[in-house]
Amino acid sequence: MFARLPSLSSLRTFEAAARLLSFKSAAHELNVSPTAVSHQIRALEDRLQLCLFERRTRSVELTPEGERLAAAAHKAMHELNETVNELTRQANQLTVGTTASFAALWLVPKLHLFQQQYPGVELNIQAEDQLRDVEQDRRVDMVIRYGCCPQANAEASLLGQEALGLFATPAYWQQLSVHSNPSVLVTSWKNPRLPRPNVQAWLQTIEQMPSAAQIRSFDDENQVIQAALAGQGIALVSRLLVALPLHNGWLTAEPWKGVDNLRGLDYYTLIPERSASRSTVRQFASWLDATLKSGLYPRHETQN
Amino acid sequence: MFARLPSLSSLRTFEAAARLLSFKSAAHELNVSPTAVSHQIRALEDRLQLCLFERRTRSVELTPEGERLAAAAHKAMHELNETVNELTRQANQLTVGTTASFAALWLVPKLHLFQQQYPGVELNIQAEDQLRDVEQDRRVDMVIRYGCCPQANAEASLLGQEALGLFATPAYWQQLSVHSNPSVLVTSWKNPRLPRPNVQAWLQTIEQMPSAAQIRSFDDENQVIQAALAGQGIALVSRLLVALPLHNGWLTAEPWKGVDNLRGLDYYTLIPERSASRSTVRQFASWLDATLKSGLYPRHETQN
DNA sequence: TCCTATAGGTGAGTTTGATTCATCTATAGG
DNA sequence: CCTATAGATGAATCAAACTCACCTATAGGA
Repeated sequence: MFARLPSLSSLRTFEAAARLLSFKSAAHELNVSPTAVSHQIRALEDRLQLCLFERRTRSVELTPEGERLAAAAHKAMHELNETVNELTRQANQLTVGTTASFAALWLVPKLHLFQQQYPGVELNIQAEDQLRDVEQDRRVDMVIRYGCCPQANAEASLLGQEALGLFATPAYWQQLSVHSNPSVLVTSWKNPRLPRPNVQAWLQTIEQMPSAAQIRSFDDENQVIQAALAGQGIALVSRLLVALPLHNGWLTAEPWKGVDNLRGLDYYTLIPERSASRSTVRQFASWLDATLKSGLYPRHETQN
Repeated sequence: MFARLPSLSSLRTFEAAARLLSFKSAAHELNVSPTAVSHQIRALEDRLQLCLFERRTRSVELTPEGERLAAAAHKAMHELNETVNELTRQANQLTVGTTASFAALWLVPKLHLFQQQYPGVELNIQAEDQLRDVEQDRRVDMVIRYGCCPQANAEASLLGQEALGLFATPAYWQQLSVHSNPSVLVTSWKNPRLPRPNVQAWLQTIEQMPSAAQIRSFDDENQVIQAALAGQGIALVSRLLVALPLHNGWLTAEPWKGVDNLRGLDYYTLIPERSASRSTVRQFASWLDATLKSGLYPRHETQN
């Protein structure tokens, strides 16, 4: 189709020489010797059967034909350059949508680990609790969701099932034996279509839990954890989301033996087709998968 | 300036592969092996840190990034191709302006020799007797003029000085001895600013010329020659322009000894700056110079 | 006027990177 | 299940591009 086109590398050389009106400067810009530029332009002229430069002593100037070709070559290179720059810039940007709690309590605190591993990537977190149609909404490259992972959807990839545990301040656990009417702090389900775990039934399987325990609901996990930190009760939340308070000793898990975690819903990613091939998206998704292993029931255990 | 741009040959390969959506077909189009295409595109992807194709079995499809780059690459190549085609097409066309007589009597009959030597050139002759400002009038690439060659003009190049001779039909020369009141057929000067040779004086130097000879003027050389061919008299015209009638024996030079040619004005070319670098222009000019040698006083003799 | 420094041109020799070859993988279709 | 096809891979090969040494022309200073 473009068989008549001369070698594009000679056009690149010509573009530089025409722009700088000097073979020497062009050679410098292209990191080659002036001889190379001379050879290339001579070859281009031979190929086109056209004289592109008037050689004067110690200087060159463009012929009318050279002028036209230079304009075309410059335009072509400029536009290609723009596109390539834009693509590589966008390639290094990654916008992930997720819930406010997951973002605040797990993702943002862990981000430095990802940044360490992939320093080139500019990562943006869009923390909004309203669901986004990731297929349509081009503001996000991928989303991390909590709910029921769709089975027959190539875009959805299960990260693991939430493991809910009981967490309170060390002081609160000690108080329990004294006045035994504790509060269990839970997150209210905003989406009515999602199945809610039977918290009441699970609590009754724990023999150490005082029967007078009351359940109090909060809008999101963050509030639950804040309440627990304030000594208002026992937070029933994902292990994931209390990693920092646990690490700092502000909260501890229940001091009882034989208590299994309450299985919650799935964490999963949705990666739209338009992003699936992007290496930063892949990198982030696999980093997320690997990093989430501790703290969730891993993927294969949930495939019942 | 365009240091970030990947190798343009890889972009050319990518453009073909993206357009044909097949490495094999692209390889065929580019006259290389499919392996070469694979390597090139792999290298391009590595360079851009970007995945451009989704490899499926027995087929490839573009990623969204690939799509954008393909569009940009295609546009760039297309525009370059257009410009190059236009330039080479124009490079092979040559329009020469000259007088009707010179065109009809010398140039056009000789053109096949030029076409033989440079078969690629499309030559147009603009035969108009009104002068053209070759610098302004872009319809002609160069002109051949008759008159006084400007000395201090880089664009003007003297071809030689006209050599006027006396030509008539063989029958007419024979008649001369019988009834000795011949006509001398000359061309009238249209441009009053040009010096006119003193025909009268020159005729008187020819002792064999009957003193009763009358001078008759015609609009142009063509008419003079036609009149001579019709046996109406002795044409005083440039040797150049009677080459064909001489060759065919329709006209012969004066049968007298010791008659020098009458020197006329200059034939010269004007080549505007915009054309000076074009190889077809140079080729034609040098062919013209070489071919005109016979029939004109050559260049060096006129440099008095 | 001569000399020097500069920009570019030339052609042989070398090097780098693109191409090919042989081999492999995956899978669509018979 | 087998075959044929499109592409991937890595080592070997080959050719295009680059460099080197030397040349030309000339502008500008001594």
